[in-house]
Amino acid sequence: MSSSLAAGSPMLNPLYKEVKIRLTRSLVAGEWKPGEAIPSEARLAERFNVSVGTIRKAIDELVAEKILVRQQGRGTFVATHTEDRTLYYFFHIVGKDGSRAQPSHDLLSFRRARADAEAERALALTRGERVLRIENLLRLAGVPVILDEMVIPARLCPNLDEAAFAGREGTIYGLYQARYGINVVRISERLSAAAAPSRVAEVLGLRANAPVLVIRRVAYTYHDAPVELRTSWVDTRHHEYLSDLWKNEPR
Amino acid sequence: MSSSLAAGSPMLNPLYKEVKIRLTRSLVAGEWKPGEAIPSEARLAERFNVSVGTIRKAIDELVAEKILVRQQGRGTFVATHTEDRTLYYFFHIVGKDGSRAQPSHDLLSFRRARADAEAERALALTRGERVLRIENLLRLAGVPVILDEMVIPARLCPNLDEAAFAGREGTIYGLYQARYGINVVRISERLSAAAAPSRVAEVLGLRANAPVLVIRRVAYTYHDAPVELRTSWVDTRHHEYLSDLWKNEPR
DNA sequence: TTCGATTTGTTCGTATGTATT
DNA sequence: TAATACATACGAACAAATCGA
Repeated sequence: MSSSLAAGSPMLNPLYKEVKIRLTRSLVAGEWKPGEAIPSEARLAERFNVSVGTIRKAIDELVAEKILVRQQGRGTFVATHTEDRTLYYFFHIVGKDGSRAQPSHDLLSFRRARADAEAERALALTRGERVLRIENLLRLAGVPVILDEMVIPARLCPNLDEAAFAGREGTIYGLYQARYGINVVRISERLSAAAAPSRVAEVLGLRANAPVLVIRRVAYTYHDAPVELRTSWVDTRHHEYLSDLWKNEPR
Repeated sequence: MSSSLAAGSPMLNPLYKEVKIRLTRSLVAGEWKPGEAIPSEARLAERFNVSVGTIRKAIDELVAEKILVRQQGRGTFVATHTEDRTLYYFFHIVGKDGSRAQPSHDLLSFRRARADAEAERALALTRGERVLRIENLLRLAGVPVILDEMVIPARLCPNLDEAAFAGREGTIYGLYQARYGINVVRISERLSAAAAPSRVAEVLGLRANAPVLVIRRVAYTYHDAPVELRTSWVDTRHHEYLSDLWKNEPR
């Protein structure tokens, strides 16, 4: 049997979809790590025994999903969570005046626990699976604006302790990526309004029961595998959540 | 001078971008109306004097922006606001149980007024320009969930009266599209939490000052020209706002 | 029902332009 | 400068879906 994609077997998918799947498999396997270049289109065409055009079409989709990044003259790279480009893709809170500051983080608590029902459902965990529960306060221009409560399956980040978490450089997803090879490539968020619980109100400097924006986010890696459940409580007196389908990318 | 795009002149843009611009111009001019098919790729290639591949690449982008819709064997069509596909793209409120009902509408008020400062800014209006102000109550499964306040420049929809608005078939964007040729192709939304003003609380059946989700939406047509400012007040006790970058389209 | 024309979808190949190193 | 890599553009062939004769 040759390794050719075009070989005899009846293909359910178009060739470029198969190529995309095999590229994703290599990504999952860590053959090319975040920040690294994948092989050139010509080399991939040889390897998969397809034309360059087919490779390009597969890569096109991965680029559209922000899993890969192309740079003319340099190569095609695995996207990282260290670039402003991807930062804006995952962080949606902006000032009502339009300002887009990067937040500073304060770790409030870091503990190991068992998953509750909500986390089990959202993260497809086994009953009572061990998780990390992390509370993080985000400040914008020095002012507390967001309280984050994160739940991560403990098996995904062995040996992660409070010091390592607090001492990370860059974003939390950058930490998952650099230290555990967990590459968050997509998020799904559900937003609602609620009265601030007393703890939230206290931390954010609000009166109890003040209205806050609640964001329940599930972060996914390749193949839509969930890796993190995050609840954010946002003080929207001076900031808001920006949902701009398009406009990000230059057209 | 030939009409060829490829003709000698130094090209600032790639050819397919020029083609895209010219296609968009024809769309704006109403050469092909929503629901109609545009000419086949082969015919467009002749018309613009470029290869089919170049036409395809231009159309690819317009399809990604949901301005055009391709159907193998049939043709390429101007997107309409009557299809479920586009409906989900513009309507983001879902049940907390995951249900995705289509809302029913009750027109609460319809009046002519002058733009306030906020509308002037968002819609790039001249000072005190005439606008329509429309209040609409949306029910999901019969229960009032969303109060919409819309502001539209009066010049965009001449002769639109309360009866015509209330008697429309389909969505509001469908009305703009069918009756005025105004094709909403993109929206930008900013979300925050607030205490329900008394009128909002009354209409939605909430107690005064209950937390509600506030959505400020600007709807744009071609060339990012704003056409509508909409403020939505959402009761999020049983529903929430879904922001799922990706996942809509099958991957 | 079948067949043929039309249209988009996929795949291949080639040539040339442009950015990077 | 030369080599490499992605970007653009062209053309050709066949597959798959659609539609009407």
